[in-house]
Amino acid sequence: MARKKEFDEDQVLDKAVALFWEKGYGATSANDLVECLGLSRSSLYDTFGDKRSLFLKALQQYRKKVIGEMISYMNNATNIRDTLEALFEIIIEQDIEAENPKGCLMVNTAIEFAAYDREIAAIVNLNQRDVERSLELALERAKHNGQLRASYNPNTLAKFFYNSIRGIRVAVKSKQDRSALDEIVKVSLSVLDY
Amino acid sequence: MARKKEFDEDQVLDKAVALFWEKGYGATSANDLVECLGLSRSSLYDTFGDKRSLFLKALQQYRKKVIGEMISYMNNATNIRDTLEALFEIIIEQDIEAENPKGCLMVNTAIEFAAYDREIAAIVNLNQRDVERSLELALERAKHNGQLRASYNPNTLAKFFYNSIRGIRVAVKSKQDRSALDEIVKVSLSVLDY
DNA sequence: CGCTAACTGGAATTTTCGTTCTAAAACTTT
DNA sequence: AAAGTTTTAGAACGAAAATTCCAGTTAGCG
Repeated sequence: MARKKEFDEDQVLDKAVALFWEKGYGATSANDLVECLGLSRSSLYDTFGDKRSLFLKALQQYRKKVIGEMISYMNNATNIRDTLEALFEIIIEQDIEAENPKGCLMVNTAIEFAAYDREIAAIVNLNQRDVERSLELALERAKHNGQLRASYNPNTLAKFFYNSIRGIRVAVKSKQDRSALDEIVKVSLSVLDY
Repeated sequence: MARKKEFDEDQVLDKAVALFWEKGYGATSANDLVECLGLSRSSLYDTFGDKRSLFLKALQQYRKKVIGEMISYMNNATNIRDTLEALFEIIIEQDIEAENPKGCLMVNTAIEFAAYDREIAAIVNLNQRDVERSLELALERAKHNGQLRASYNPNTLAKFFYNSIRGIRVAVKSKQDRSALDEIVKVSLSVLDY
């Protein structure tokens, strides 16, 4: 036997996620990755293959961790309105005071890649499906609880809320006032009221 | 005196807009520009300076033409609901069957640039302000016509609708079903009903 | 015509990119 | 200690990037 792997692939991927998230794929150079991940160039290529493969693994990681957390948060929702409001709040909070707002890696990737790259478009759509599904389930439960009118369609509403989130994910990128974003959230949530 | 300019700067800019719109800034190379604009490399640099300057001029052009058209469309609105519905429809129609959906140049640019580039973030925000303003005015008129409840705030609603549009601009990039987008539009418009 | 400015194609330059390679150092196990 | 494998830093490479440069052509106007 010989030397063991010294770095934790999972931790390294977290760093890759952070980098791609902030800068995007194209603007992240191999040098950036070497500097940020704390691996040598050689180990990087040995372990992850080329840049695109690393990016794909980073997308997986993002789905697993960041989106996974969001989904489990939704799965624990009891009050739908409070939960959604808090979710919007978290999303806004993440970037509202950031020097370089990150937005959502999936949204960013959709814009940078999806129109040209079927494989990546598929990942973006998978991600969307998962998030919408968790929203839908929460809305379904709310409906059973009587928090939501019986006439509403949880699936449709889920798509609507995810679309609002997408919009806000773009909005934060160009440094907007928090108050403007809060107004959008308020109107979005108002569809629950009727 | 000497030879006149042979190309129409305005027409060339239109081509540049189309290219940046479809491919984004980073993925559009100088060679792409030379091929697509129909100018020699030298004329291109002589006329527009470097790539970034050309991009800034293309953003101006986009605002003037594409967004200008959208705004004048809103300014002619009589029925607010029909107008908004048609606007969403136009936006969806533009990309729903496209091989490489373009989305909105301003949204794309917000994602690619705005977090790092203040000047570009400012342009994106100017654009947003103009569009929201035209939406607000249309909603204001609708309010006076009794098409919209007096309790509604046109400015807030304008922000909300622009956010929905932003979300859809992202959504089309990864090739979604039209039906899903139509559902989002329906819920968004339902805000007008209460 | 002949001067001048606008254009052209393409070579040349300089950076930067992603990726591969090399040789040495570090660590684990036998 | 020896063997075997991973990791390292950094040099090296080819391709592609943005930009500059140049020699030659073209068109208007005196």
